[in-house]
Amino acid sequence: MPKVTDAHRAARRDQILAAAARCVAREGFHKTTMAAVIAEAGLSAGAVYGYFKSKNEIIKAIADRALGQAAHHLHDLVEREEPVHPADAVEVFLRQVTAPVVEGGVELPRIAVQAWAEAVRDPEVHALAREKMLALRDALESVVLRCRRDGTLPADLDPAQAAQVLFGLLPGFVLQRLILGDVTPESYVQGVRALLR
Amino acid sequence: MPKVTDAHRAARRDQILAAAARCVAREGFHKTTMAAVIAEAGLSAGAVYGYFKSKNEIIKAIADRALGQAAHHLHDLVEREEPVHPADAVEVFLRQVTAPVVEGGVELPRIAVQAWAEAVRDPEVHALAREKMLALRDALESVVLRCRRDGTLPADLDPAQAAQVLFGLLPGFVLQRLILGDVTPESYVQGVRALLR
Amino acid sequence: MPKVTDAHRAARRDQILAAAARCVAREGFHKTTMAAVIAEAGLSAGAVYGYFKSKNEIIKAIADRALGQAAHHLHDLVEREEPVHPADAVEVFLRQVTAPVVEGGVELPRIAVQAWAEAVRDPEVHALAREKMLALRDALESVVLRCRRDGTLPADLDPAQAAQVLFGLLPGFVLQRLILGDVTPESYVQGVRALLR
Amino acid sequence: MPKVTDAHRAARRDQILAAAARCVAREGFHKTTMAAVIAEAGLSAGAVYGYFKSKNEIIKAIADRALGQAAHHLHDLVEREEPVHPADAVEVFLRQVTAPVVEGGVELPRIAVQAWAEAVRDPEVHALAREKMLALRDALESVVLRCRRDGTLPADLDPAQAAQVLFGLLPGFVLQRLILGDVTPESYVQGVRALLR
DNA sequence: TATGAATGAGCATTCATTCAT
DNA sequence: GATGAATGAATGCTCATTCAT
Repeated sequence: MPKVTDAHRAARRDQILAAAARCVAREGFHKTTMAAVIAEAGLSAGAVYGYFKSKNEIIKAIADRALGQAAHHLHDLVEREEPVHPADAVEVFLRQVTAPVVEGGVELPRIAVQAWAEAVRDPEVHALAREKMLALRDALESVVLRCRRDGTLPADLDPAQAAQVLFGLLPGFVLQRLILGDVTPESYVQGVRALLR
Repeated sequence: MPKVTDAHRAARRDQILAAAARCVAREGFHKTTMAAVIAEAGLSAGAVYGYFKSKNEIIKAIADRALGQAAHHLHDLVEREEPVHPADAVEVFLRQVTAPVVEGGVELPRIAVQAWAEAVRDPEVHALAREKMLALRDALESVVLRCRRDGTLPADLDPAQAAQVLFGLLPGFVLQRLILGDVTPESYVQGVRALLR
Repeated sequence: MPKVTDAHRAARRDQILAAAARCVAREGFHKTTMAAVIAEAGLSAGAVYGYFKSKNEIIKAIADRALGQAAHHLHDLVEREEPVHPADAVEVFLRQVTAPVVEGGVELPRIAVQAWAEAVRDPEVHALAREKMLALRDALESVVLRCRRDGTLPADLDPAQAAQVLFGLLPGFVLQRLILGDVTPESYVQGVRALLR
Repeated sequence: MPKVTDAHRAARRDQILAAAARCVAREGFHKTTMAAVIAEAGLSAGAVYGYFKSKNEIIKAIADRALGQAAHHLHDLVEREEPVHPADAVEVFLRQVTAPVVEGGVELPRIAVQAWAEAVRDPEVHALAREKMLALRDALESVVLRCRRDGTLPADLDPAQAAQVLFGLLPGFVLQRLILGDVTPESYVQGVRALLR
């Protein structure tokens, strides 16, 4: 019965990653101990090491999820037939990212910030972050291209530069939300709409 | 060699912080060991602990510097008589932050990213980050207010929201620069100018 | 080797305490290093810290044992029906305390002296020593009371004062034995009998 | 002017020992740091090391003083012409030892307890303690001998054994005073007189 | 297969002592 | 002589990982 076993394995992995994500949101990657993850998951050390071969592997899996979630939801927009204004794309992202509770009980942005820090120093997380960020920025570039084609944006706008800037708005929102606590998707999108040409 | 001057003490503190900053840029706060800092500074353990009473105190000092530098240089702009366009303010920041080598041989943005991650979980670093980020955002709000007064920006623009967005552009630049490596102050500012109303 | 029995856990704790006691008898509380205890116990650092959460906890446990043993054996005397002369009570204590080898291969008095020194400066050990010393002195007071009732001791003798003095004889024996080395339970008890009314 | 210099040297040594004694009374020998002694003495590290060549030498000097003081004052009694009852000798000791403040602001018994603990493990302090304790016990034996000669004590009393017991009363008083806090010279001496033949 | 006790290298920090000034 | 900054070995403790049961 390999299918049942595989499903079981996947469920266990999720259980462990969700537990680890809660720890990481609380303590960051490096202050999170395997003992804490093990306790949070309600499993034994041996069990956890049966599903992940090291703490590092868990960290990478968590970073992957936290960084990938955002890009994932922007794809829907890109797939649509009708054009979407860049500010709407930004809004989709912001709403996604502030959804009350996601992914095992933690807001992902908190983990994303840890992942950024790790990406700066660990080549493997760097590669992973790079891939996810490029995917997200490419999605934004598609949006820009379409708007340019239908005249919503001027023809002389460099789509790559515009995508840099649009993408660049997102980490700043996350950071202000987590550290200053006074930004909402509404206030931020209003500001964006007011400033964008 | 007793009775050292205050200048000497300050120089030694700088020497230690610069060494620690290099380590942190390489390894992050938590993977940086005191042994590494000590070796990098070319001092002994006891000497370092004569200037800072714990690793934590060193981390706070570094985070403080890395987060504070940017706000510091934006003040010049705010002090000026003539109005400055928001995009110019952003440009000043970007150039500052990409200055080839600063502060003991490390680019500060690399440390700022570590500081963000730490601010999310350590209340003291949080307070520190909050203070510095508010100062920077306030400076941007001043710029917006002046532009609104002289008509460069429309009167119905909410200055607080605009400042959120302008400030929000900055972390995204830093992150794209460190992780994707394909943004320059020039490309980013061009994008900003093209999109801003 | 998981799921160890409680008996096994208790045995391990004893093994560690016995090893630590040997170290303390040799070096005192503060010159005893955890490395020495660990080596003496034949375990690893992690194993020892699995049973005791700090060196301090080990010290307290050892002090507790060393100070408590004596009082424990005097209780037998107090429980007896027939009256016991104070000198006999003192003799029981002295024999107990000079029993060739006890408690993991160390004579407890050697540790008791360390515990006295610690009790003078550490509030927790102080509380512990206080409790054990009071129990022992109370036992001696019971002995005095019974002797007074049956006429072995005069009716005008203050039992509290007598207990202070009888208790007071004990540390002096221990100290002379450890430092001068020329007292035996026999010589000391003979002296006590000769001097007591 | 060597005489002035010598007096100055002696005064400085006293200043250092008094400071160290205060530290030791507070923290014990091993928790007392040279930094604490140096600060308490109001001198510099170099200065202190000009008068004592190591912490160990200071410890021994302090132990020596604390253990010697008692024997010193019992000598007066022994020198007298007229016989002294043993209980009086004990009383002299107790009063001495509870004199409100002695020797640089510390009660010596507190230090004596530390010295006992050290004597059990350090051969040099052991030798020192042995010498002082023997001197004190010998003084008590002289008292016993004289009392035996003039009939105050019975002729068949073994003076050595009696001295062991009389000496043995003293540490017990010190310990009860420091740890239980409910003995006074008066109560203790009354008990001794009531019990002694 | 699952358990969790055991491992031991690694870490931050202390402190007696020295010696250049 | 006096100073106190500097030294660096040593300490108590942690934690990712293993493996006997």
